[in-house]
Amino acid sequence: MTQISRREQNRIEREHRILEAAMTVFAQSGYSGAGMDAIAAEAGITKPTLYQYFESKEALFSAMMRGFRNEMLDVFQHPSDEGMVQDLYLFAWDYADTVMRPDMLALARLIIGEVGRFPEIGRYYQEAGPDRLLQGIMTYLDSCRAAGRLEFQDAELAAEDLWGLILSAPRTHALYKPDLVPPRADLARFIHNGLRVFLRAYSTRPADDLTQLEKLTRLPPPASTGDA
Amino acid sequence: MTQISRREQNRIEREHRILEAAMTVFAQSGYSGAGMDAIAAEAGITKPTLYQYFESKEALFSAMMRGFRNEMLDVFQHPSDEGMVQDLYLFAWDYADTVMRPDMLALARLIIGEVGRFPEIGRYYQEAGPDRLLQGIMTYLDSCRAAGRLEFQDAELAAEDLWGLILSAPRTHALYKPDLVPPRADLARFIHNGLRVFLRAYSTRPADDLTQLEKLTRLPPPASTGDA
DNA sequence: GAATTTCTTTACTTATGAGTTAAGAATTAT
DNA sequence: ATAATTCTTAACTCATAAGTAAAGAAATTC
Repeated sequence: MTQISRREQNRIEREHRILEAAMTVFAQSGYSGAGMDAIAAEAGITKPTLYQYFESKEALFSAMMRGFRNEMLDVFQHPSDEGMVQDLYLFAWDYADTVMRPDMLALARLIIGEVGRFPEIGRYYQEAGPDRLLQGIMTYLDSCRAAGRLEFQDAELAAEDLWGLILSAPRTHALYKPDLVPPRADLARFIHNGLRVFLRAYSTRPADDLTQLEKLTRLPPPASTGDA
Repeated sequence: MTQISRREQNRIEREHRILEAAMTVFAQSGYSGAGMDAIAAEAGITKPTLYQYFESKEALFSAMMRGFRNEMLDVFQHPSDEGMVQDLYLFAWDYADTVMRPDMLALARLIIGEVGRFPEIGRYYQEAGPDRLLQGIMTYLDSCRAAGRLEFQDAELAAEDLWGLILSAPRTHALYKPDLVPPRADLARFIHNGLRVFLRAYSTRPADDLTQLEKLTRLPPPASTGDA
């Protein structure tokens, strides 16, 4: 009954190991800088075995990129019962914890660095990650507007504002400083401020919302959703 | 009296040509992907001549990076007589026109992509570009606060908000899509919206300022400050 | 204007990395 | 257990790219 032979099982496991190794090495050295030997060594195999799995360096690179499909998927879509401010607050932390993960930053750096040579990967990543997330935020903000809790003309701009206020600064810094992992307290500073500004600009009852936000920011930040 | 011989003159010109060529090729292919032959060819010389000017690939790369010292320098520092809203509006366009220039984006992509291997270049660039600019914005915003025109606790956060609201979105998109130069109308959309949100959140007289901003945004955008 | 110096080039050396071939180890089926 | 098959490896080929040495062109000095 073992339709899945031990061999096949090993093959699959090894493929995962290869893709992880490829991620590590490509992120460290870039596409041209990464050697197939180095990737094989990182995966604990040798080069010809690697070619058994992927016919070329480019194929491996593409497969790896496509493998990293949106972990940052539907962070949130629908309003909860806890109210908008808490939704936004938890969302902000969730998003921050994902986007600021070292491996996510390394992936972003790699894509940005190689996008000149692999334009389709830039597009793919944009659509699978940021664009989908933006859609989620837009949907949520729209529902808040429908409920009379927010006021805006253009949902896309509002969503971009939210992201720009909360994460643009720490992420930009992090992209330029790979050695420096920003402490959680720094993130809190940007998240609290960003939400404050967003609510001041967009809320239909800013005073109430800001009071509630104050309460939330006095508590310790929510636990990180965990690493990959 | 020609202390500067023709030779020296040529040398200097050629060094410029080499650095420009290096920028072009490095930006296109990354550090590892760029060949010294390709750079030499781009500069209209051959490889050994190149080594007369720079002792190694790494030296050339570093020199080039250091050569691109902040063109985005003191975009603005002091309040003008035209009033805060116009200052901010002109500043936003000035900054956008600089930051969204294809060569600036290519440079940013290159640095982000190579920062894992050249951390000091990431730091240098951050300090020479973004950090200095942020200081300029902070100084200006502080003066507005002193004049009673803006209200905030933390000048750094306010400055980051301004940048995040205006340029985070178009720049992030542009970083991932090198083939797509964002049209000026798109920039206008983000700039107008960003300033609107910023003023709503930070101005001491939001109604007045938003009216004035409306007037400005009805005019055609200011002429681009020109290419490098 | 001829000699010296400096700069530029053609032609090399060496190393590293992508991709392959043939031999050896492990696994499945009888 | 043994034969057949499949997977893995050590050793190789070929191309490209970093860096160099010696020959040739150009400019400066006497």
